[in-house]
Amino acid sequence: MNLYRSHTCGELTAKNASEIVKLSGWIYRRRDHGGVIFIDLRDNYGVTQVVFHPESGLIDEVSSLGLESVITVEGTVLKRDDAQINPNMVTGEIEISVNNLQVQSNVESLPWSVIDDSIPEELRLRDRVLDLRTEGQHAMMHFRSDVISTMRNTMTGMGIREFQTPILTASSPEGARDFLVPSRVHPGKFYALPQAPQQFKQMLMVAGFDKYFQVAPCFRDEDPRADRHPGEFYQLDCELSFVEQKDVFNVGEKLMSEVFNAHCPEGAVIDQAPFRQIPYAESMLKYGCDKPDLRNPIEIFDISSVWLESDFAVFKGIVEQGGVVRAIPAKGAGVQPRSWFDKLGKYAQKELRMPAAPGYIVKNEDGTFKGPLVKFLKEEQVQAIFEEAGLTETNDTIFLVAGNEKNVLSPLAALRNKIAADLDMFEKNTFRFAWIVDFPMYEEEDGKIDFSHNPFSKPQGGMDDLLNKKPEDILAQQYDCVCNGYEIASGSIRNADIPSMFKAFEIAGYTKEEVEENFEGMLKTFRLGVPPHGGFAFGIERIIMIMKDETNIRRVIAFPLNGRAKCLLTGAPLEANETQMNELHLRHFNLPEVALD
RNA sequence: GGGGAUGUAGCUCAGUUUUGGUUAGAGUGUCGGCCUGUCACGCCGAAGGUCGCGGGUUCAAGUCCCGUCAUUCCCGCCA
Repeated sequence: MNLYRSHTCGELTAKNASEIVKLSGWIYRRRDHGGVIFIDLRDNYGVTQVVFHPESGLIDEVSSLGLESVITVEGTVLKRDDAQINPNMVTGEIEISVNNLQVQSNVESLPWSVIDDSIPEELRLRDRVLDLRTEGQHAMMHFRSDVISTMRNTMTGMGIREFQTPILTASSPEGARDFLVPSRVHPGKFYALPQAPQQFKQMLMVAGFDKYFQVAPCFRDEDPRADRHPGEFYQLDCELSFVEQKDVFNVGEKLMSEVFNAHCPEGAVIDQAPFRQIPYAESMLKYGCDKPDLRNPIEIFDISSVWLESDFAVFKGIVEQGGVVRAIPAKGAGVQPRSWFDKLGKYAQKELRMPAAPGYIVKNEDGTFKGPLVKFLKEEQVQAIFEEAGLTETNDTIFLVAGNEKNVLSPLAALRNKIAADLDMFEKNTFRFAWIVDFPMYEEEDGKIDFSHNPFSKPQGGMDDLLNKKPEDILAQQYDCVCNGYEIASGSIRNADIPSMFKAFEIAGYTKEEVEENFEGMLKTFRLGVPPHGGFAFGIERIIMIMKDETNIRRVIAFPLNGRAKCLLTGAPLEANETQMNELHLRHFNLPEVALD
């Protein structure tokens, strides 16, 4: 018998009655009846009730132990009387009558109770191990492990090998801010932590490995969001040689299907392969964003032109000056009280910072329409708008948003979701996937052309496009995978043609010399014979979040940083001491006082 | 860098607006006592407060004003 246990706390049943067993675990709960004491003993596998009777001579000792103390008990498995069986526990048919107790670790005081589910996040992060002991958080970490395991099995099952790539590497100019690591042996020089293994995985393709994947840590110095952990996160990163976009999609769809089918709750509706493909432009029109939540049935549509023939000067003027008017159909919203419309208007103005509350038109019982904008349109025009929206019933409603296209898209996207949420239109227990395809290669801001995504994506028309099209019109073989309103993956077919790579960077304002310098290693390898290749990277934490219906990414990370990128457990980031600073040839200057903490 | 929300006992929260006013309450946990069949055991009792911090107004501030800090959500940022 092992020194600490013969069984775990989750496995003993009536079958084991009268066996002599040894269990080890944490004191979860104690019920002290003076003469007899019950303890729920917990380990990774479950909870077992152990009983101390007066004859054991252990009553005083066990009642002095704090909750969460670690103990080892030895005793006899007793089948409980029928009246005492606890049907809520796997081990509820039995209990252990203890005759030997060994204290492994006594706890004198606890900052908070593991059973209490109302503890604020700040304390959960500070006392992280306690939080990880709670049932929900403990199960979450098991879940994460299982999901990653399925990912690995699925990838290797497709004949794709796992590789490791450097963590100490070179900074690359595009993208988020880098984390820099000062070099001791090269004074004044810095490594960068990889934002993704992008260049290395492409080099592995050049090296002829054909297929690659990695559970890859990625480091980006961005400000956090609820779905974005500051600093570091994991991607299921993949790259494939001699592939077209559809081959990459096949692999991604197989991966998602295996993971979601295996780990989503019973009865969940899961989109199966092949996933819908939505061109970027269509997604922006219908959903106002490039990561639509397709559980929401609402589709936005454009009704700009009708206002040119109307008397409503505001909308007419907006359209004449190149702006747009977009409509959000809201089936049955007319039954909502006036206060709902008012609240929605306030939400739009306050939270979405829209200059005015969205207008709306409601269909009346007698087939006429009401709403402040009705009088500016002919009845046939309103009728036509409702027909286009597929709205035919009394109280069906259309919301209108007008303005410069760039400014209205994100409010439209938010309103679409807000309306659907308020009206309970979201599909439940459902996972809707889509590939967003045909991303623009470039975007223009204040007259400056920049890459809108990955600079190594292949322009759809190759060199021809780069030479002959307006930059804003060039599409890339670039795609995202979205699920339930989250971007869960991004990828592209890469540009393996060196001349068009230079041309692509030139359009974004980079000289040949700059490109040579910044991507020296990759260019050097490309000149040694590069196969056509492409790939993707799925955000592992986000996928787990979605499957568990969590809204905060910290819930799926064992030791997360808080919302201000601090570790409340270790205190990181901390100051370096003088010796370290000297060795690294670093010196502070202009240090703002707040950063010292 | 900007905006919103929150901050009262170890923890969760009430009290803060309408109306500033004697000793700031409850639940839970902790500690002490009782209890031989509970399973979130029960009963009795006790301790526990810089009302985030600083300043101001006032005879008087948890409450009003200004500033600041912390946490969180959002915008910017995220090839």
